[in-house]
Amino acid sequence: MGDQTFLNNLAYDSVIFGFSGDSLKILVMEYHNTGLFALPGGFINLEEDLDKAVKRGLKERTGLENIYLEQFYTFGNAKRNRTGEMETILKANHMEIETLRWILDRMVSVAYYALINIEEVTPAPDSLSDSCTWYEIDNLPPLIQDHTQIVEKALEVLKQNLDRKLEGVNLLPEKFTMNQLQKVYEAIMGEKLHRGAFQRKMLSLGSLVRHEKQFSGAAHKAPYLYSFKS
Amino acid sequence: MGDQTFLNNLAYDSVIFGFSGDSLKILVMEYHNTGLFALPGGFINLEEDLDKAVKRGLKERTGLENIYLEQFYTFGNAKRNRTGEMETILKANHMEIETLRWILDRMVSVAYYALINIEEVTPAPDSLSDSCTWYEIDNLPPLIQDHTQIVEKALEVLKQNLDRKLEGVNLLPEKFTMNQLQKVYEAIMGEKLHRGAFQRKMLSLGSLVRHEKQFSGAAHKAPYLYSFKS
DNA sequence: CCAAAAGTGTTTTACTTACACCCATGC
DNA sequence: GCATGGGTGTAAGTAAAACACTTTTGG
Repeated sequence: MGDQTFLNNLAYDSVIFGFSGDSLKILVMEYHNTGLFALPGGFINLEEDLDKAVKRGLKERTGLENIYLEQFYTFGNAKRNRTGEMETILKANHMEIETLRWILDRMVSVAYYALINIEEVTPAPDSLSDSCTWYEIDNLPPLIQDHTQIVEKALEVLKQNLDRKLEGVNLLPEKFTMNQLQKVYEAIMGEKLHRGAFQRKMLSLGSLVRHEKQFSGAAHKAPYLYSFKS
Repeated sequence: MGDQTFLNNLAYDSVIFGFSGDSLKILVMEYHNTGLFALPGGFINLEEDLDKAVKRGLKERTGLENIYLEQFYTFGNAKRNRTGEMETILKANHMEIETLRWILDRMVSVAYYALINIEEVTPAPDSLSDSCTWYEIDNLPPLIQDHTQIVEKALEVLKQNLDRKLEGVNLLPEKFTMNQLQKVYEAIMGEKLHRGAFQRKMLSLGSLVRHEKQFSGAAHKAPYLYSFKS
């Protein structure tokens, strides 16, 4: 490898969740002239903490710092990235395969999911990609390698973790209504929840602060705004 | 690296849980002439699935196949194995450091926990170690690097997963009494449980099969034996 | 018969779910 | 006033916890 600047055989992939218009979405990148879609990922510098590498990558793609991040699984099948797709991508971008041969090597990938407020983000593709776009979670394009499995696992773990620590609030602006929070939960869990029960359960956790009401201009009672008690 | 036979910068560590005498234990290795203790770990062959590598290592240390295994976290701090301890171990074993320099490189470690029936195991140390022994979970020797944190995280995840899939049964023989199962739960959760409630909860899951009674020779009613419905 | 531990029925409690009512707001 | 959605009180239903009674076994 010679003057390799990254750890060999190790990568990370990120499932970046956002929420808007009543549905859960993730960021997906499309590579130039290939019709191939993938999760945003990257590599770890030789002396860089794994967590730091992921944060660095997310900063580049979303512009955000201090993102809510959870590591959820490490994918290590020997052939998981031996699908020929990465070679296609390099060729389509006229990259010299010789100098980038290491990128075709076997990769073990540590997967993270991120929860962000979709309003604060302007997605930025990397040099190999011509777009980095939001896709609804149940309307994804086919993804390369094992990335579809990675998304499935991310969603599974997210569901399990939802209640602990009120993770859902990270998908919303700092102040939000109870209804918005409920919509987030419904999008993630994939089922309708009972309004009264939901409100009581959230408030009983004692982690929400109530603020002044929000006058929406709509023809009904104005809802309270809440924020998450850190 | 030249003719390296393992993936660079990547390792695994395993927290192998066993249960006997009312307490939860894990396997800890002690290195020759150093007084240094560590979790059993290993490396991944170039074309080997990550899961397979871990199973291979466990087979060597316990003699068992088809072990219950869960991957729970990947530890990737840049300096996590830069503590000088591994160098001490190599020196004490009169290893030529030059040919094993790669073992001192930065290592990202994927951590797994295993649940096994302690009766079926005869622990086997590797060539650098002079013992591989059971230690009670709350009476561990100091461990090298970040291995203490790894154990803590393993226990934390194990607690969370206990109820799902009745993981606890993997620590017992194929047939066991309800009392034994309760003791396992108590050891893991670190608290006494109510006998009646425990029995009902376990049976209500519908995953246990009741067999003939076990006559222990003790001066009380004989308990039923149960096994786990696969 | 007694002590010890197992199995199970009953009661109590807490929690979740469902329903309903009232409130605020714009038309 | 009325339709719409928000907040909360009440009741029904369900699940967990505590308690206690009975059973079985060896001494």
